[in-house]
Amino acid sequence: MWWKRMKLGERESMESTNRKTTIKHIAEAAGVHPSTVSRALNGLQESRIPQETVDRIHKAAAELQYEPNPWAQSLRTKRAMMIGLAIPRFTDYVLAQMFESAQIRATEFGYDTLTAGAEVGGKGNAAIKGLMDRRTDGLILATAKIHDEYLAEIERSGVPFVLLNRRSGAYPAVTGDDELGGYLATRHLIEQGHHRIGHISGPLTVSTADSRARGYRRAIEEADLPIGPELMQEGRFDARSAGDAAEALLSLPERPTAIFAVNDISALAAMATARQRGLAVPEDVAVVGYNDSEVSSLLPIPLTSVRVPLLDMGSAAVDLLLALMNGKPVESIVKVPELIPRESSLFSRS
Amino acid sequence: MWWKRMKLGERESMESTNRKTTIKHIAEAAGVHPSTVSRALNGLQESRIPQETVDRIHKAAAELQYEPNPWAQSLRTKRAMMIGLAIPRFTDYVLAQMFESAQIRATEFGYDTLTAGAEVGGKGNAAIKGLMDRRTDGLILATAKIHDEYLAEIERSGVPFVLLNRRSGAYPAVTGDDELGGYLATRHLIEQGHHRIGHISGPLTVSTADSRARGYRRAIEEADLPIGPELMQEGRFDARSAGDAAEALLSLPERPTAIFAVNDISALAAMATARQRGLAVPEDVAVVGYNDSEVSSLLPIPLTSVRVPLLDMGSAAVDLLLALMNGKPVESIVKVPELIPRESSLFSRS
DNA sequence: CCATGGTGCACAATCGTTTGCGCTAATATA
DNA sequence: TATATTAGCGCAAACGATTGTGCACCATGG
Repeated sequence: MWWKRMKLGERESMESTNRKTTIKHIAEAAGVHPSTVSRALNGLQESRIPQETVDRIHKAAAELQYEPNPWAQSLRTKRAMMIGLAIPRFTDYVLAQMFESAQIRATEFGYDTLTAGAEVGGKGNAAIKGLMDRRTDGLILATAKIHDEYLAEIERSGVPFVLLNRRSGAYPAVTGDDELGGYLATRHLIEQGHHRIGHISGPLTVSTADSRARGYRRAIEEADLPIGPELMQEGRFDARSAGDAAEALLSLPERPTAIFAVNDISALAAMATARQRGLAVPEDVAVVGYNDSEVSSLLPIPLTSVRVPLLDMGSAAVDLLLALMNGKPVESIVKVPELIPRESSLFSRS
Repeated sequence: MWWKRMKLGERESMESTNRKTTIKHIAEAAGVHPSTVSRALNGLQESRIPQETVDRIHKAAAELQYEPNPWAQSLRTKRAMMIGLAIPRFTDYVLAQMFESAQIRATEFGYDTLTAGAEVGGKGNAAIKGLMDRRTDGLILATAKIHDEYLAEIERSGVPFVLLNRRSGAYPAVTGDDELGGYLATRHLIEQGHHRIGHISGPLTVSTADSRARGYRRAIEEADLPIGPELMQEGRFDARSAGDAAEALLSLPERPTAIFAVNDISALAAMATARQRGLAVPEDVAVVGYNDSEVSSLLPIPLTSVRVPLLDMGSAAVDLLLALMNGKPVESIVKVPELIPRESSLFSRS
């Protein structure tokens, strides 16, 4: 019942006999100098240590169950072997997906991932500040609301960073082609024969939302279809605001027959609103979402959605960051989205 | 265009004039010894330093933009101010929720969160090993598939840990009362007048799935209703297997009129399967899920589900761990679930 | 026999903090 | 006046690893 008895300090003292083995213990066991142990363990081919000695050292290390002390290593080498990931929320499907793949990728390269998130009340800077205080080797910033001035400040501090799912100036970034995604979604609805197509957007100050809206406009204008502020309702990526937006769209005198929503949650809300008003999907109103989240295909009426290669984006961000840290030249990466047609929009009017 | 030019090494050398300020610089600027700076900055009330000196030191620290070096601090104090969180997946709603709240809570106490996850191919041990190598101050283990022997090994290593959403032996754990949850869900269906109630379970080797199934049995037996292996189909928490399970249930000669699914995804799959077979929800078959995930309430037919206080669980795990690290006596925590009735099960047969 | 040159390793400094110990000077007590 | 006490702070040793420098030692070649 150790967890009922011991304080940190006590545990330490108890283990005073049982301490973690250090490089010095190995040196003693193998009859060499600590520095030799370090070189042998790190496989330095500079100072050629005879195989026999190397083996002896490895054996001693294994026997003593040596685990290098990362603090000492970092202090000396000035490398933490950690990258920081700033993410507003983890419960968001899109972000979680990118986070997970980034984490996996980082692990492949021996880097651990320190997360800072939950930018409660727009305190994203505090989160990033925290990561920098930890002296991570690099930063992946997926938070939408960083002031550009703050990015400049990070740049000045010399910590390599990349933006994820967000773009700003010429800073290296990994994003999806949201404009294209918006275009594809809208184009699809047009091809199904719709003439009045509404859009539930996200906050237009957020670049992803803005781009999708621009794609929507382009498709509409290209097809010479009606467009106007009443057909573009601004939401906040969440169900409640999207529900209101859908309400507004569906109660227009000239009701749209199709809705393109900025994300799947908003699309879901639109479908629910439609149902409440006695409108059938897709017969009365077709719906297209964005992100192709897990549930989209599982719904009783499966949701047409734009699939963004979120996993690719996460790992690409890590690759970009690592390149940056190695001083290689880097270019921002744009991932191409793809429309996944499903029942919610498959009712041809032509 | 720094990101096109500089390697890590070069950056360093460039900053050789511009180095991070250390405690020593402050000492020089304030005209005191480094040790005094340390004491002043850490607010040691032991050795009383006059306010005037403290102020001077703080001023110098601020001017030089001092940031303590966490590696040196950890090396010296043997505390990392980090806790490790082992989690199989981040894209899972339940886990993400717990993770996020844990992260927030940890931050409140000045701890950062190191994550290890993605136990690809059951390599959960590798993830945990990684966290231990990083020498985090404590561990929160939310991975389902740790062998108990490995837990014993962690215990032996002396690193404090708590289990999250999982129980094993007498180790401190934070869990939801899954048995009760399963009971509540089934009881609700019974009260709606159902007599033949099927269950789509998770893998019964996983404690949460097993507990929910036990709750189901208890409710059924208590009401003297039919029960049997054909009414309990085992899935794997995912849509595909749950779809198969639903298929099996709904094609029984004596078709159940209600289904309790082990999680919302499974419930969704069941609803979709029902719809494909031309069965209406809830008129022909009522469905209850588990976890009350975000989408549940947004569905065109909102899903009745068992709400588990996931956020509470995440932060409770941190609280438990911190208590443990401080040597306080701790007790495992069980959170009580609550049924949220919605349209998918609200069609009374009585 | 000495210069030359390579091995194989030890030495010691260093990274930036924290902290036990003890010194100095000022003040209080006898 | 002599001694005890205390405040204020400096000294130096850690913590555990990495790494530049250099010194023996041995072999080789002239």
